[in-house]
Amino acid sequence: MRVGIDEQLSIIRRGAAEIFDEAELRVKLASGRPLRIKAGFDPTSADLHLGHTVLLQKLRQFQKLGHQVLFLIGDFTARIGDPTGRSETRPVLTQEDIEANALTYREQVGKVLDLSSVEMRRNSEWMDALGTDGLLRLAAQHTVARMLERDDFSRRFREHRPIGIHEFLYPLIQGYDSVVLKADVELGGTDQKFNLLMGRELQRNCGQAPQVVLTMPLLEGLDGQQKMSKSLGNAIGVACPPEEMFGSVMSIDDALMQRYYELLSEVDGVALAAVRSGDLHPMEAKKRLAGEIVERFHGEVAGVQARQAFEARFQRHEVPTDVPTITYSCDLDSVWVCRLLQEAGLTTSRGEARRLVEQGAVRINSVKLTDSGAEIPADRVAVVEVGKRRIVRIEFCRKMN
RNA sequence: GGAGAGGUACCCGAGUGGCCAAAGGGAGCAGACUGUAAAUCUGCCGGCGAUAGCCUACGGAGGUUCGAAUCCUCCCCUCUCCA
Repeated sequence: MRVGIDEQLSIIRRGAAEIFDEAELRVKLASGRPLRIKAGFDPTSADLHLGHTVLLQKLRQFQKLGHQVLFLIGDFTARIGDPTGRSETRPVLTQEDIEANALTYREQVGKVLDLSSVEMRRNSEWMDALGTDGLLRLAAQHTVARMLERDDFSRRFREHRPIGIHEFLYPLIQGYDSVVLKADVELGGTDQKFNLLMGRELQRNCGQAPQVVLTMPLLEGLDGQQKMSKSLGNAIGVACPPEEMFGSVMSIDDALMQRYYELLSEVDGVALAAVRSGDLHPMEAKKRLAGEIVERFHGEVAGVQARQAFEARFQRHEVPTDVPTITYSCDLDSVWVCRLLQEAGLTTSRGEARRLVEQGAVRINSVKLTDSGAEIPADRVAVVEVGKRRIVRIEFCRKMN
């Protein structure tokens, strides 16, 4: 399918934060050849989350326009740890961690991109071969002063926080990746601007046409404040089970929902406007968003089911039918609630269990418990709820002596 | 290499001999209210079958003391200035 340049540009522009520079991009598009679109991911955590998918979706759009997507796994750079936005040096990952993470990426990326036409590369391919000598030459292409222009470095420097020398290498290597891959366009989050622009500079130094840089806004995490990140604990993983994923989306506030619509949803402009104006009730809008996201990663059926389960559990307050069941063996006729809660994994300690019971957070067979000293008869099945989210069905069984 | 500042619980940050399981804030969890929203209010927020008591904890290892996060010694780590 041939798509006109203007139309391509409008698709590419959608949702993008900045493009450096659009005129260059137009020229590249006009060449008619498939462009090489690079995006790198460091395998620093085992799972991708929705924040990553903002970029993946943009890649998919390029893919659909007939361009060549280069999915770069930064297995070498992961050893350094991207200093971007960090106020501290990242811990260095072990080779095994990196390997394991790289593996799961492939699988998860497949849910958004058509892997059959994606060129998957790892930067260790060329970095391992570069050698000390090559690394020095690379390092010589930039100065400390220029590095310190970077906001996160200069802030750390100003605040007397440590900066590892190896962290200076990160942007250089990322830029060098672009040289090796002969990238026409590189995508990244807005926080990646410095690293992305570095690619342009190094490419120029090597006599290549500089890549066009396209930045996408960072998706805020569940707290609505900081960017989504697993280490901040505010992320929704793409591997997250359907119901949990649905529930997580439902728990965000309305302002954040608008943002998620912009960056994650594929609904058209009309639907988007209805969400913005409030013509569509925020509650319904959020359910649709949650459904769309679950569907993308778990399929249509899961999306519908997750919605139904949510409505049953939280709106009609029904006890779900498919609660996890555990078997609890016990050699007495009854068991102390706090002990039961802790051993069933519903609380981390008996002390916590005690507090929760005293705060009225615990229900057994839908009856609220108030006495933290209560004994639970161990003769039949009990459905135990802690708060709104933790629920388990316990089947008692007699321990054989 | 020299001089100085600092390292406190998930994070920030008070605390300079007992009243310290350690103020305050944030995060988190729970309750009320709701749209499982958000905001707000309230409670909890190291572990051990309660209160009492015990154990673990203030960078690490020793020491002084009836008693140490607090004093001393050595070590490790970070930052600043000088070279």
